[in-house]
Amino acid sequence: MLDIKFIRENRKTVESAIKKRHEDISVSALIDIEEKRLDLLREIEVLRSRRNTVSEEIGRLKKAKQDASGLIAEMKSVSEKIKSINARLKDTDNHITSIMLTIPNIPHNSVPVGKDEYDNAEIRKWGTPGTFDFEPLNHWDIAEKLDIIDFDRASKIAGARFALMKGPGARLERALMNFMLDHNTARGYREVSPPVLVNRDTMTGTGQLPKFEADLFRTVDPELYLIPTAEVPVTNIHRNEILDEAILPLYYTAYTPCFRREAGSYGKDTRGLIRQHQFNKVELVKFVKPENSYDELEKLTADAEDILQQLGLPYRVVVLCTGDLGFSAAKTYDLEVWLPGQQRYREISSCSNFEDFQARRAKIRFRREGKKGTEFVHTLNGSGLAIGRTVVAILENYQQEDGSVIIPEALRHYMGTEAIKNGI
RNA sequence: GGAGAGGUGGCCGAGUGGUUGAAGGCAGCCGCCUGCUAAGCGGUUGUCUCGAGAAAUCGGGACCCAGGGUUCGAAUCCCUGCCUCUCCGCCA
Repeated sequence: MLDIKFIRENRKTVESAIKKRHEDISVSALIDIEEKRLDLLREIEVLRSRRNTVSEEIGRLKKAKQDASGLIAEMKSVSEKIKSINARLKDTDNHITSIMLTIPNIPHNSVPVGKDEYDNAEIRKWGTPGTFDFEPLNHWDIAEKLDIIDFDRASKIAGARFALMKGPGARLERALMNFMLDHNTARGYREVSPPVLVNRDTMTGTGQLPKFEADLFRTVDPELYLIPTAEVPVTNIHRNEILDEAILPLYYTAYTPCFRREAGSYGKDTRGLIRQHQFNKVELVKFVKPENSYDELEKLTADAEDILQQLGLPYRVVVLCTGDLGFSAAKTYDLEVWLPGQQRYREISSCSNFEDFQARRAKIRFRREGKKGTEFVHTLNGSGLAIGRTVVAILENYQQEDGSVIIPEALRHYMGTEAIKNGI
């Protein structure tokens, strides 16, 4: 959420930001409603002030056994007036909030202006896509031959876009999860294991609601949401808190399963592990002081990149353009890993600075030493990494002509083996 | 799932419907005092918001889990929800 004061004072900036994102929201209409709200607020506060003084006076009179019926009658009408203005004020408030919650974050200056993913800009590349003496297979073909992923049975159990990991496939996910968590904790992130079902306030805090309800799985009784990423519960750890300056920056890492409806992506990546309703992910989350957040974004991205480097997986870093940028983000780097089976780079991590957008929604503040008042922290997060897609990348990049898959050096200790051969 | 208890400031804890933003204590901060430390004494310490001001600050409003209601007036009474705790049942 943006600051309504900021919107009033920087109407042009906000309007152009909305335009760059190809959204259509009337800022002037919002400002008009805000003016109306302030009028009502001033009006009601005068009346409340009057009520407070007179009610006190009534108390004094009653204590002295004197007549207060005149004042009581007057206050009766004042109270009614307050009640009716309050109702209008509440409506106006709700109206403003409902608009505010749908206004996206303002892209950072360094974010390229563009329409869609084709306008994203490549920042750097690491590694070279390997060459094969044979036709490299898709990961689902590799997995089928090795009998380590069973999509047919998964769809019997749950439906399309689910996977059943078997034997070394299941082990590979577990190895990656441990490898990533160890990697991240060694870099100063505190490991947490949060709830994966969360309430509405939590989903609103990070920006999934109210706009993206259709992307989420929801339970009926009680009404809870399945998290689409650990960003949601982990960022909300500090919702409605005022943090001491001294504990910042705070780094967290969490492994969780993630759940996405994938509404609107029918026909996309229907085969394989790339796009699932349920997938595993290790996430990185930071709470930092505003002046450091862009340095922290570079560091967070580097932390995620290091995982790919240790796994020896070629990748590139792209900065998302304004049209592809997520609703809550001010700037995002995507890490895209090379997939020989598709002969292209595919997203495996997304690292974003939300500035104070989520912090304002979730009321996550901090107090500076020796200074009065509070400020919003800046929040960041990134995948470190999406485990399912890492499995895909390993299978495809490390596949051998005989159908086996070599396990990257860094993972062998966790995997307990150097290669996945048929069934073992 | 059944029965009961409770949710007050950074923490503990009081609070007959009428100077209660909230006693008291602890912790914190600022002074004073003490050779140092401890103790002691005095003062001070929440958040959000509207208005005035260049600012320090000043004035108003709101906030005692959340949302409604009763009342001239609610932390205090009523309703709903959420959460915590105890006992029974069930259960990984």
